[in-house]
Amino acid sequence: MTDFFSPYWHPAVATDVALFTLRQGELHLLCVKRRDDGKWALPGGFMQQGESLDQCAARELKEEAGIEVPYLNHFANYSEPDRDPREQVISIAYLAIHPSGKLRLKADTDVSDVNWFDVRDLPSLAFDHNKIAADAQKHLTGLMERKPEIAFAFLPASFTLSELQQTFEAIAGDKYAPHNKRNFRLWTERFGGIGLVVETGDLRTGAHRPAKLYAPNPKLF
Amino acid sequence: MTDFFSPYWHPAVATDVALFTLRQGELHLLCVKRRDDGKWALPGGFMQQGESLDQCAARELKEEAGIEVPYLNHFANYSEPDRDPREQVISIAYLAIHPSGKLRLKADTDVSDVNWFDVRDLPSLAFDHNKIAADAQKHLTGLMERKPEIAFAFLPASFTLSELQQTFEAIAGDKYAPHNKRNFRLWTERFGGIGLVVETGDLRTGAHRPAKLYAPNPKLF
DNA sequence: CCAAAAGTGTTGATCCTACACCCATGT
DNA sequence: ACATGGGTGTAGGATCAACACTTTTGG
Repeated sequence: MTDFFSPYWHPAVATDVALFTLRQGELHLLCVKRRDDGKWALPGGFMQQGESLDQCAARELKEEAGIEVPYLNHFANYSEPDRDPREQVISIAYLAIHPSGKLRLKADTDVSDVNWFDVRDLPSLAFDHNKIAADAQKHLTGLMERKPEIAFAFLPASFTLSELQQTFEAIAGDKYAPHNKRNFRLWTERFGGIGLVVETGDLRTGAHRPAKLYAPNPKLF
Repeated sequence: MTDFFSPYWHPAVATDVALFTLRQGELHLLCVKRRDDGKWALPGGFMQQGESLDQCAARELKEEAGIEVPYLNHFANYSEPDRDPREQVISIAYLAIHPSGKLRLKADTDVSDVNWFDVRDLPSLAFDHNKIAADAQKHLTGLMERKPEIAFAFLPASFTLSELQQTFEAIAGDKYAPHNKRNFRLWTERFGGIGLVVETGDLRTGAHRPAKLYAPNPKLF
């Protein structure tokens, strides 16, 4: 289909993805190194004809980092006319979550490197990507309090309650910490009147009492 | 600035605005009648070079309906390739609130009519605008529970507590209704540890005991 | 005096915070 | 036996739903 009728200006449209994961209990963000100018940036790229924005974001993540994620959702737009000095580019920003820091790095044609960075120590990113990353983290924190189920996206299919609690603490901060452990467990039991998690029946062993393994409560979905 | 470097496809980008107000205690949505095809639609239109998306949404609202609003924020994107049969158009959807149904109708070149519709009885709208409107209403309900301050955008500068409560009931449904009045008032007092509203000192008279007038608590902003 | 809407007191249930305590395993 | 993390009981305070009640105006 061609732009047969359009007397209107068409801007460039790109998706940018803030992909978070936990590594050693700390929140990390995925960045790619642009072959263009050698700068670190959020993964992402220009939209192609015939795809939706969601598809574009998923495609770019796959191309630039060889990665597919269980959570990928739009959270904000960035459209200031001068945010890209070359021409006006609308950035559709996505928040994504990956369960483990293990990813097979894959550099495609536009990208010479891929890496995780601790969110408290990000490099200087291209364009307004530092702001996008900060907004994404703030959005993630709010989402965590509103829809705690997304915590599961950070974890494997089964996990201990301590791991779940550490996930909440790493992202939503001390909200879930003060005299907890007891209270966190009570909260998961009461959650939604139905329980946030269910026991799998399996145990994880270690140099201490074995821990019960849990999975997301399927009745929540 | 011209698109000197862009080997990329550029889609058409438009903003669409779901503007809500209360009339006789019921939630209403603003629609415009397109001169093009005679269909009702959400107000909105194509982005112009040099403006941001926020500016575009505000401009279209002003042009098509002669209206400026206290609340106007992005809430979702719509980008399915076939949502507009003419060419692929990305719609950036905004949620807006206007305090009273009194607006000076203004038909510009693209629009032959403007009107409020009860949200429970919307006409068939152009493109996917019925879905956008439904999503906007759902978003509004959630926002109301998360950030009750936005209720003020539906009201004039001062109001009675009953009016405030009716606003919540119209939008968030029975959540604020069951045996309330007493409980609603207690909730506003406790809100944020500081109170949702402050007394203005004025009264509103009627065929009953006069009601105290209130204003948004300025300490909340 | 009565209709109508404004506005208040209070109780019992529920939820949450905080702290103290016990349990099962590997070394 | 002891270090380590897993896992529970419960008292006291805060919060909230529910119901019954009093107050002030206009007509």
